[in-house]
Amino acid sequence: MGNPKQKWTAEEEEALRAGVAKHGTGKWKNIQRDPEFNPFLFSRSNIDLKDKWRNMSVSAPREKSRTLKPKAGSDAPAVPLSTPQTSALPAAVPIDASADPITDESARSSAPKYNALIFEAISALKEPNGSDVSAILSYIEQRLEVPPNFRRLLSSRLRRPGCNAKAVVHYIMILQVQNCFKVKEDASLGTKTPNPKQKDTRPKLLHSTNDVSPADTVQEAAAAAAGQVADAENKSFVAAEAVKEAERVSRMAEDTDSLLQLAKEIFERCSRGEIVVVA
DNA sequence: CCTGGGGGTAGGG
DNA sequence: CCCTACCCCCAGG
Repeated sequence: MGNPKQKWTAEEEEALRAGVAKHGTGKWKNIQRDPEFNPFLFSRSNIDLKDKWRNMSVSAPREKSRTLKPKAGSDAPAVPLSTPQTSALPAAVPIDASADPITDESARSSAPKYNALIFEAISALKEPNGSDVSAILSYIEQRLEVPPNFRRLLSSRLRRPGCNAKAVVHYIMILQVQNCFKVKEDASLGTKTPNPKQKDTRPKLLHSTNDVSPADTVQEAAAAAAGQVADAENKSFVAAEAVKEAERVSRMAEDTDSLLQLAKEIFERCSRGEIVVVA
């Protein structure tokens, strides 16, 4: 009523990103207080930051190609990396790379009721091409009664961080394969460079806040692989992102070793090719 | 107090 | 019609 809606500016978003990169997710107050970001976020509350981050974490899932390996039989995700058809590298994929935050860290405990359903639906459907929101919705609707606004809830829930790890991973594996960032030569880092903060030529193990992470080996391997890449090319960005992704995945993994394998796979691919598709 | 999560509403395709 | 962006409220730590 008294708030005509204050759209977030690029500066604000960038500040938020930077803040999260520095302090980690969940330190909204710290970020907001930080004199470095305060000038940009002075008009935003920590709650606003949190909400905005939640929104930014929503990278619309895309489905198109049918090149996917369903691998029905085991829970082990089958490393759905981009298929060899990449021989001719995509012309000039827009960088859009601002999509990185999938943030979790909170995806370890308390699994909301819906997540189980979602996971169940996706598992049951197991469509080669992936299941979109509607499919999942249908599946669930046919099995039990859902509130009228369930679609939205589902829609949000699916792409929201913090969703049950397995569900997220599965979701990512199955239908969000070719989503996030793809890296092209120098085409990237040219426009807006949405990464003002994490531009380390040598990807180290970024802010290891306080997670124990069951993947020391992976991180090492990751660092190594990433290091090679960065050394060989100027793809430090990719490497850094990859490391990040690995940590993320590792953190999500609770008891699934295949996830760690996936992480390794990604890094190996990363060191060889250039096109790395992660969710 | 701060954070995370649910939900409502307005605007755009 | 559906989806996205912002905002508000509530419960837990």
